[in-house]
Amino acid sequence: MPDRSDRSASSSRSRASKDAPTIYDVAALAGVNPSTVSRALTTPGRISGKTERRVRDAAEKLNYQANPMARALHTGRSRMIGLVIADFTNPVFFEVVRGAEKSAADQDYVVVLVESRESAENELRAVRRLLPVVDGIVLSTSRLADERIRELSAVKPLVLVNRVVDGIPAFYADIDRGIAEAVEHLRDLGHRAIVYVAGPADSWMSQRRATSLAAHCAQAGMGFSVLPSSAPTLDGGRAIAGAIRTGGGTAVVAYNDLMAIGLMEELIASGAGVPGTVSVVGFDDIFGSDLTTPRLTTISSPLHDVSALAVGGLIGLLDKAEPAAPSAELVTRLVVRESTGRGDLATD
Amino acid sequence: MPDRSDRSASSSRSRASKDAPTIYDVAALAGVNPSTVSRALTTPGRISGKTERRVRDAAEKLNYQANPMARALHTGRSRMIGLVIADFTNPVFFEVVRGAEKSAADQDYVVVLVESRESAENELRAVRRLLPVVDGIVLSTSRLADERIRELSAVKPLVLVNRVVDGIPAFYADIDRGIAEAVEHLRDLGHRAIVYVAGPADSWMSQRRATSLAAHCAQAGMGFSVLPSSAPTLDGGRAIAGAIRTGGGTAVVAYNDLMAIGLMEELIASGAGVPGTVSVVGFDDIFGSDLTTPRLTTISSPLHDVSALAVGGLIGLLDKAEPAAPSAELVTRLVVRESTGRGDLATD
DNA sequence: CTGAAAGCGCTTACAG
DNA sequence: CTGAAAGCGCTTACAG
Repeated sequence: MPDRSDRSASSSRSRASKDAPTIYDVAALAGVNPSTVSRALTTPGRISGKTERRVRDAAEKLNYQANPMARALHTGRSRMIGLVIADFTNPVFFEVVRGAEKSAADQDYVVVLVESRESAENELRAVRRLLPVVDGIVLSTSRLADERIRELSAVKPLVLVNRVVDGIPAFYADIDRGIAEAVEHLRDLGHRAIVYVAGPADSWMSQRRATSLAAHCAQAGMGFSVLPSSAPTLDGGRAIAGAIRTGGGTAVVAYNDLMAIGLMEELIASGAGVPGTVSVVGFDDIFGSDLTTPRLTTISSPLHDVSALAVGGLIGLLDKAEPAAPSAELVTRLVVRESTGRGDLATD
Repeated sequence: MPDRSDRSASSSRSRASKDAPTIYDVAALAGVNPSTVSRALTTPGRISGKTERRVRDAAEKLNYQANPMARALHTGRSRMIGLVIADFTNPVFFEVVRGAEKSAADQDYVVVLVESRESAENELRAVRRLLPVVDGIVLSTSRLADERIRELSAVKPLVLVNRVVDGIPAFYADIDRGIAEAVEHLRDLGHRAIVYVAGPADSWMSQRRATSLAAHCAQAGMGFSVLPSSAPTLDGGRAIAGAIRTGGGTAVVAYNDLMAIGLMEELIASGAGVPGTVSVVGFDDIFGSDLTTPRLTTISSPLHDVSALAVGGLIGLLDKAEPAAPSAELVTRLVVRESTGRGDLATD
């Protein structure tokens, strides 16, 4: 056994903190071999109760904490996972982040959070920066091409939230339920057609919503059209108001709440009542969507649970190499508030 | 030199990813010693240009990336810093996070973000979880007791944002400028007194704002009083509306924008006009404070820069052991919008 | 059940 | 300028 007694003195590298106790210090105090300390602390039960107690006492006395870097070097696992979201300022991600943090903390993982600012290029850069340091990655509403995502998932385990790529574990709530309710709601109010204000062209979730909406409109005998937008933000919503007015649409479903809110604002500013002239439905039920005037009708998503499941799935992949379970029962629901109203009166 | 050729085959631990190339692989390909690879890649210039090129080529060919854990084990530095904020959903933190990320990324650090949810207990737990893995900590608007913060800063370098503790580097914008402008603005509108709706009792920043406000009111010959609140949130703001009305205040400054917005909402709902009956001023100019009805008058803070400076200061402490520079020139400013109006008409 | 040794992938004095 | 060796703090076969 190397002589460790002068460790701190001989350490010439600048340690910002006072040298933390190591497993050797604990071993010395407990009068056992370092390997016994390691075993006592990591695989209790494989060691005699007496020894284990002695080691634990010593560790506690020294306030010992295993050095995660050293552990990681050996095990190849850092117990950190990367979470990539599109935009910090979009409240839709609050629950994604919280669900992930909760699930990770429960299993003693740390999550490293980064945002892509809705850019595939930023996203790729962020993932590359994270990759060496984390055990796995959660991509939420990724803007990356399928192929790129597959490449990344070859490097480290990776799971998807609100995105589907063949062969990659994906987690998302079933949107059909909420969309069916929204279409029914709008039809019952007398609307004859729905216009969908799309999200980013490379957004799988936006496509998915369009497809589902189209199908439900067809089934309900309603017209359906799609309007592309400039950005999935308040401004993107505002910018589309003109097109809605000239198009004469009476009911619009926006890709997300932020767009819906921006759209309402601009519609009202330009003299079109909401829901008097046009009804607006959002997506996600973000923090604050019940504070607008009028309060926003929207399709809510259990993002907290979706995200927690995704992290759980990823950790399962990591720890037990068990296949990630699908996000089974999670569904979206329509939350009716004040931004939707009669469509048969509005048209004339 | 140990035989590394069978490394991947002999590795029985489960590596989620295909074994990444190591410095030994690069050394073999370049025909040099591993230590030379290390030097070529980390301290260019100390090696002959020819050798360096050979090593770089080999590294590139193998797509080699240094294992940060191994590096960290030796250097004692993970190049990660922890950032603790109070609440993800409070837009005031967007800029804190972005400023920190930017500054960290520029210097090749990764930031690990956690929230305390406005609880000192959570905050302490979060910091403890982070401590072993990061090189230093940034505490934003910390709820921790001074003493606790000092304890933590003894373990790893730590800097503060929007909080001051003796002996710890602190970063914040000068609030006097913005407060002076707000007081002047309100006085010019004919108000005779200001009531301050305080933030959390253990918030240094809330105290600081109260003190400054009191001083400026005194100087302007205006009355001043403080109303404690239940929480620095929309709900906390709503809850205080009753007290404002019964107290007959005509001008209130809230600890933050969220409270100001909640307060406005409740005031209006209860029939008191804003700014007709009471004028409301917020703090921070958060994302969305110009979307309320009426649009919020508020004291803006250059949080992005404050936070970037804080991270820069922390990294300076880490890398160059240089003292963290103070957040010199950063000041707050009043942003006048629609939530403030005549006070001399309102009172009667 | 526990000790002694080897090894995880780097970096850094120490020689030459 | 570069090689050979030791060491960072753990964990895990391998013996006994």
